[in-house]
Amino acid sequence: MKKLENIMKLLSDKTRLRILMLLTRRELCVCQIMGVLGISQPLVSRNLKLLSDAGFLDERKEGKLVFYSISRPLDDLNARMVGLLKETLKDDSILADDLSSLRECEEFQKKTGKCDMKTFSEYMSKHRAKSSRV
Amino acid sequence: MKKLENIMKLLSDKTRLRILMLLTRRELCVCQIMGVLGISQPLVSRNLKLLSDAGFLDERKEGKLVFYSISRPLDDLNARMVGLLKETLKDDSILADDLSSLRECEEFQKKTGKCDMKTFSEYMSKHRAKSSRV
DNA sequence: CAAACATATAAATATATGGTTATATGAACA
DNA sequence: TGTTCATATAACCATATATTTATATGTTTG
Repeated sequence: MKKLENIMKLLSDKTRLRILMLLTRRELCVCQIMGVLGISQPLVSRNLKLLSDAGFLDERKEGKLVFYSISRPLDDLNARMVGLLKETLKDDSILADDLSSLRECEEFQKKTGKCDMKTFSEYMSKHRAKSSRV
Repeated sequence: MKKLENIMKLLSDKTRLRILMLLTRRELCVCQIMGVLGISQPLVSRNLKLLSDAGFLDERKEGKLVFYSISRPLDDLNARMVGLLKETLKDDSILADDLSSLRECEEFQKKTGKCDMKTFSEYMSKHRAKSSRV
């Protein structure tokens, strides 16, 4: 019972939902997530830790960067939850904007080859999809 | 997105989960729920209202009593959530105790014909299954 | 080794939430 | 009509949580 309560609480937060849904597309490092979602680095790290502690995420270090991805395999309950969330949010406008920001981010990286917090955040703050800025 | 957040938050509370799961068995009035779960009347009422506002419950008045039941039909998302919760909690010990308390409650009613807060609460406080008292 | 950078953690604050106690509403019934 | 009882709401308090700002850790590279 307590476990279920905790999972529901974990997934009742907008920031964590956005991060989790973003990661269902592909693995991302912290600086990419903060750039795409337009939120502070400590906030990203903290929520990644919470999701990770609950068994939703794996991490992989590559130099200074830490890449997070959805755990594979997810345990049964977590997998169901992710499925439900994905299905429920498939037409969500915030998520659509996040994904379009993600595409923008990928373009930028491809062109510049860069993946650093400062230039990335600055670039994305100008090019991020509208409703994500709320 | 906001709607999903709210549902997850709603269902991240032990009291509400217990009430909701109890009501999947049969409709119950407020005094029965407080007797079975061993929690205060205002707490029951408040959480019933929250569940009701989120579209999970229907209510029906019968004299002084108000009976609550799972809405039929539930909307798509809510139905999925209830299904997931039921499945996830099918072996939960707290829920098992609640159900055994519910049976006890039914016995008591059948014998006495009574359904009033005072005698019911008193009786149940002695006969309630162990772990529900935590 | 030191400077720069990515990420993590700590401290602090503001807000939200669960539960209790007290009170209001509204129906039954004397 | 006034009392009793079931339920609802309000006021209150204690705790938990999201986010920000400041700081620590640890890796790369000069």
